[in-house]
Amino acid sequence: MSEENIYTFENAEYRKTYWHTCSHVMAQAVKRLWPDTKLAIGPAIENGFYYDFDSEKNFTAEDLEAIEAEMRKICKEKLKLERFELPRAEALELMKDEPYKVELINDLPEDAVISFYKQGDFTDLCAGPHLDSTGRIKGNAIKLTSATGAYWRGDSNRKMLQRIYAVAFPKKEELDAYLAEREEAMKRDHNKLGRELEYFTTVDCIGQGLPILLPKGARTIQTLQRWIEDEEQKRGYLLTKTPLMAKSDLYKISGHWDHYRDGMFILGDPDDESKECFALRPMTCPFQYQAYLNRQRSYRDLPMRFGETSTLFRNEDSGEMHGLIRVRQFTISEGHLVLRPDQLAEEFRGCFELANYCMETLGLKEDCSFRFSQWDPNNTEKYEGTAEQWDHAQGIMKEILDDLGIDYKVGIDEAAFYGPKLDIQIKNVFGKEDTLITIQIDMLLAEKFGMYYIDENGEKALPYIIHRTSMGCYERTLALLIEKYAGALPTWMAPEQVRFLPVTDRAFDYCADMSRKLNLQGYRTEVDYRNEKVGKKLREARLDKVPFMVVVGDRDMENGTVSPTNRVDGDLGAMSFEAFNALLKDVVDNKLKK
RNA sequence: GCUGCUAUAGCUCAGUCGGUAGAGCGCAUCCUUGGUAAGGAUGAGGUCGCCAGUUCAAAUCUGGCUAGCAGCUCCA
Repeated sequence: MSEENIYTFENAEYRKTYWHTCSHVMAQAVKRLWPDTKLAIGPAIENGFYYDFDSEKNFTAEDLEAIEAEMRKICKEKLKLERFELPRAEALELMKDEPYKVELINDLPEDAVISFYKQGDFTDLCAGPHLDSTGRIKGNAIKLTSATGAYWRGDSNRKMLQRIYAVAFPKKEELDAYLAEREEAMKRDHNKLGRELEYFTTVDCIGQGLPILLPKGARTIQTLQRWIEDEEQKRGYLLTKTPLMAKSDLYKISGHWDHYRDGMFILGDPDDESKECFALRPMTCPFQYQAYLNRQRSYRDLPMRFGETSTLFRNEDSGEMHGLIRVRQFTISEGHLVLRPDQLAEEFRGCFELANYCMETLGLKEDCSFRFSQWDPNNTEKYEGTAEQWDHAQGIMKEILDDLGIDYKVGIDEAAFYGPKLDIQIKNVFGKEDTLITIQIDMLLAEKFGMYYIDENGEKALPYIIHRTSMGCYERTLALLIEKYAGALPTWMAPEQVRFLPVTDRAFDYCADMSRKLNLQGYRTEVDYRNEKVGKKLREARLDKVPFMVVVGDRDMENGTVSPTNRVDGDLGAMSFEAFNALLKDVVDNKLKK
C-alpha cells in the first residue's frame, strides 16, 4: 500500500484509530455532562466503537443525543491529542479517582510501558494509537446507536456497566448509507419475517424458546430433513431412532451429569435415591452409543456411521433465546461415527465434504467461516480428560484441518467437554455469530462406555468417535435461510411453490384441477380464491415470496395453457401445462436457486 | 441469569390531566374485475398480556409475574 493511502478510511488500521479516538471523545463528552461517571474501557470494534461507563444513571435516548451534541462540540474544539508515559506509582496517582483504570494498571506486567492520551480537559489510560486532533473527526457523522449493559471485563460475576455503542464516518453521507444498509438488513430479520410469513410463532403459555412451527416452517424443515436423510443413506449412514430421555444413570456414565447438568431439564428429584430420576436429552451421543454397544464389534464393522434426526432439549438461561436461532427444544441432523484410529482422517474428510455439500446446496457457503474450537487447560472444571489426551486429540485434528486446507481461526475454551471441534460459523442480520455445523473428535467417551472393538490381532481396542452434524439444527438453519433469502426461499425448499390466480371465477375449476395434478406429483401449491383484482393478488403473492404464480383466464382455458411468472425470471409467457410441469421439475430436482 | 426497553383489534400504531377504547391496512358478505402498491358498498373484531395494590373511578399510577426485543454472559 502506498504512503498516501494509509490515512484513508478504507485502511482497517486507520479506521480503528479513527474509531478509537472517537471513543475517547465520547468518554470526554460523558465526563463533561456527568462528572461522577467512572470510566472502564472503550475500544474500536468491527463496526464502530463503544465505551463502558459505570454510572448510577441509565443512559436514555435523549441522553445519547446530548452526548452526541457534546461530541460534536469537542470535535469543533480541535483538541490536540498528546501522548505521555508515567511510572506505575504516578500513573496510579493520576487515575486515583478511576477504580477501573487502577485495576487495569495493576494488572499490567512489571515492565509494561504505561501510556496516557490527553485531549484538553480529558486524559485516558491508553496504549494508542490515536489521531493527532479531535478536529480530524467529522462531528456530524457520529451516531450513538444504543446503550446497554455489559459486564466489567466480560465476567458475569462482576459489575454490570453501561455500554454505549456508536459508529462514525469521515462523511455524513457514508454514515447515512451505513444506517440505511443496517435498516435494510433488519428487514430480513427471521424473527420478524418468519413470524409475518407464518413460518413460526410463539405463545406465552408454552414458554420461552419453544416455538410453534406453523405449516410453512414445518414443511420447509420436512423438505430439508427428507433430503439430508436420503443423502446420508447414500453416504453409508445407519439410521437410528433413540429415546428423548433417559435415567440419570446414562448421563453419569457420559459425564453430562457432572459437566452439563445445568443445561438439562431434569424430571424428578435427583436427591431422592428411592425414586427414578430422568432427564430430557441435551445431546444424542450416549443414546446412539447404545446402538453400537448392541453386540460386540469387530474391526471389520468399522467405520460405523450412525445418523439420526434428533430432537434435543437444553435448559438455556432465560435471556439467551432468540427467534429460531437459539431455542430450548430443537432438532438436529445428528450423527456419530465410530472408527478405528487409522480411519479418522478419511472419515473426518467425509464429514467435512458432506457439510460443504449442505452449505453449497443451501446457498449459505459464502457466508460461513471456520473455527477450530480448543479447550482451555486452565478451565479444568469444564473438561473431561487429561492434558495428554487433549494435546493428542487437538494435535491430530490440527493435522487433518491443515491437510484439508481449511482456513480457520482458533477459539480457546470453545471445545465440547469431551473434545475439540471444527465449528462452521455464520452471522445473522445483527452480525451475531452462531455455529451452523460442527464436526468434533472425541477420544474420551468410548472408554467411558466400554465401546471396544476386536482388532485384527484379536485384542480389545478403543475406537475414536466423530460427533457431527450435516446441515445443523433445522430451526437455526431455517432462520438463516429466511435471512439469507429475505423470506424468498428457493423453490425446492419453499413451503408454497406455486400459487394459481384465477382471473375470474370461471377459471376456479381449471386452477383447482391443475393444482391437484401438481399436488399428486409432490409439489406444494395453492389456489388463491379470494375475490380480488388480479393485480392486487399478484402483488401480494410477491410480498408473500411465492416462487411461481400462475395466472389463469379465459384465453388459457381455451388454449389449454398456463401463464406462469417466476420471481427471478419474471413473466414466462403462455405455455402448455406439460411444459410448465417440466420447468418446475427442473428447478426443484436440481435445487436451482430460483 | 444480568442491564435497558416493550406489551391496546389479525398487522402497524394513536389514546393528552386517571372518567370502561380509535385509525389505517387486513378479514367477512355483496357488487365489480384480463394484469403489477390499494375498484365500490356493508359488516364483524378488543376482559387494553396476567395477578394484585392505590383510587369514587385504572389501558393510563405502583408492585409482582409472563412473554417479546437489543446487548452482556453462556451455547447448536
